[in-house]
Amino acid sequence: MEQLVGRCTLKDVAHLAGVSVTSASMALADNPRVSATTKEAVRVAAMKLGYVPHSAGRALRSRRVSAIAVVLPHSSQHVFSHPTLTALLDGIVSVAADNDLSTILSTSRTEEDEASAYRRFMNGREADGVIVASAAVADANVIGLARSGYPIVIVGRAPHVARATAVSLDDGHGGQAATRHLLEAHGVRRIAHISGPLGHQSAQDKLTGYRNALMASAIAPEPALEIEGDYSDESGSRAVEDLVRRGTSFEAIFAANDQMALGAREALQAMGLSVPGDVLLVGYDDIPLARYVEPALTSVQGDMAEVGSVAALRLLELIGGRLPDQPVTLLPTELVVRNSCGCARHLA
Amino acid sequence: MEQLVGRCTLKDVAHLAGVSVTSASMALADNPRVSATTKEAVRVAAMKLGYVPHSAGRALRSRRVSAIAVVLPHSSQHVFSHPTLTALLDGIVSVAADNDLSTILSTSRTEEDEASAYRRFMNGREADGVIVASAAVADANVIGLARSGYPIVIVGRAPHVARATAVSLDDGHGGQAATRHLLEAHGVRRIAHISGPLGHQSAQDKLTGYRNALMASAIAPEPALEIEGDYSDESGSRAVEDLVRRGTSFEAIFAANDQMALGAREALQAMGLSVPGDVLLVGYDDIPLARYVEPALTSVQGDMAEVGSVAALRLLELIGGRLPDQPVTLLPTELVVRNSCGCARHLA
DNA sequence: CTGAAAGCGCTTACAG
DNA sequence: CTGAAAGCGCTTACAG
Repeated sequence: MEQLVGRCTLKDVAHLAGVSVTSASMALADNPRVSATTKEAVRVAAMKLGYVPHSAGRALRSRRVSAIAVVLPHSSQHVFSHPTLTALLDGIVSVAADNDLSTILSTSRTEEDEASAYRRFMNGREADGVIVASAAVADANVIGLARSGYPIVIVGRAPHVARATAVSLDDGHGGQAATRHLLEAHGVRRIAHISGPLGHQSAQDKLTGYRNALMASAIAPEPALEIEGDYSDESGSRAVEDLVRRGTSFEAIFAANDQMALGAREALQAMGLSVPGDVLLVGYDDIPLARYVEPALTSVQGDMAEVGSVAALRLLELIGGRLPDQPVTLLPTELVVRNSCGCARHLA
Repeated sequence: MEQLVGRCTLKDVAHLAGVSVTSASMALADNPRVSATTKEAVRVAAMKLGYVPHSAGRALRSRRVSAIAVVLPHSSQHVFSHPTLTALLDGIVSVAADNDLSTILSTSRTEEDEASAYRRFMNGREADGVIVASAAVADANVIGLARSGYPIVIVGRAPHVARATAVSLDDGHGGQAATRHLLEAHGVRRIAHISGPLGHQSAQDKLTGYRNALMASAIAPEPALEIEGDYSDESGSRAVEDLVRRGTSFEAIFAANDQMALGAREALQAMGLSVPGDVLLVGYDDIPLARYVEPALTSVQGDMAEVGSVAALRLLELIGGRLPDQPVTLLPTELVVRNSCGCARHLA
């Protein structure tokens, strides 16, 4: 079987199969109007020539480019820790590939860059739809896009965008589980929360979960115990320093991601406070690092690859003109208990 | 300034500007034959209508899609640890964006999947060129692609592919520096090396660097001290267990990536051996985890984002029909000294 | 069941 | 300096 590589168009295939270009096209599309004999002849010819349809030719006529775009956070430092991001991409790309779609990656440094990327995807028809993994709560680009009718799926909850299709971990539940564990398994009452940037819904949701858990234990949330970070380890350290400087007492910390938890731990150690001896600590994301540090970090885990897969599937529905019957999907999170929350003390 | 969004073609722009489609096209391309007045009129019209050229229309005629593809390792578990991978992508995507190119992401589970992805990119003209970050030494796909004349840049050294353009960290140098540090700063002589899968050039290069450093100190490399791993932490653990079971004595370990180094450390600790008390340890990649573990891991660091940028720039040259005057680029690595190699003992 | 023709939106020779 | 025409490779009404 010779595999001729190089330029070869549908015309060549049709010629070799002895049929018209129309029939060749329809045969390859498995159109029922074409006879089985013709289909077979065309398939053989295409195989012989190593025919691959020219994507631009197809796209121009059929108004479908067979590509989806993924827009990632501006800096890719915040919002997603890197392992989370690669897992998400993994999920998206594998579903896309299974459906013969290309995945276009876009990261923008500024909001204007992002706006121009969106225009290329949508108005320039570079992608049939877009998955946005960078949405701040009030991102004008995203809101405009959603309004235009262009297929878009948001990774993260997006209650502010009307009728948006969104896929997210259930961060409200995750935040609540982390806090409840500290309350119930370890009996502490003064739990500080280092939140993510509150312009992001995920940060809001974890904070709400934290507060709900406190209130379920009849503890009033206390503003002095809530500090806003930016998901960086430095901001975790700063949060601890602030708490101590202001004289706010606390027995435990729940941080909205593992990086800030590790930053907090460093600051505590620098002050001579041990984890979990003096302060209990729980993080979020369950990055690989979590199980390697000493003490191993208790954290909230979720399947980001699954988030990516589901987001891609929803986008396919939208592109196909179907409105997902479940516009918002929340995937479960699970608390992974290790030593930093104090559980080892009980076991030992 | 009204921003009409939605369908709008060059014809609309030309009509609004009161010129022909030809002039409109050439005006937007800043072609010198067009008068300044016309250019201005067309630009204003395009702005008013929010015109974005239709990518397929342009691609079909100009035989350029303005997109590059990135092919990542099959599993994305091995070969690259995740932080390395995201840094690489970051470098590629930012250069691509600066040059108005889209980046298409492709990860394949099998070699056949990968072959079909290559055919789509090349024969289906989905991308103007490809960056391959998954190349095993004898990858038939890559060799075929390179031969076809299709623009391709390999991330990693590729001495087996004739006239290949390649960008890589200087892993030979990195392996040598790691080993030399153990020899010279710590005076050990029996250093084990846990290599990466030797089907990969990077693994070969680190091994060669290791051997060269030994020989420079008049120590003959010893096969019993060289164990092949697969870049996973389990394989690092297994390597240590093998060494001990076979009764091979060693004072230090140089692992070809940090994950294997951490796996090795776990196995050592399980045997009651301490790092760096009983065995010195050096890793490779300098993943974020390295500075957090206890003892902090000495490792070899390189700028993978820079590797990505340079790879993208080289690909642009190839796409433009220019042969890079420097087909192979090796970027420097640097040893980051922390505690696992024993340096803290000296300082303390 | 099949084929000739039109046309997706653009760029690029070809005339003026 | 400008415009009418051709054509990139494909799919999809339109005839038969």
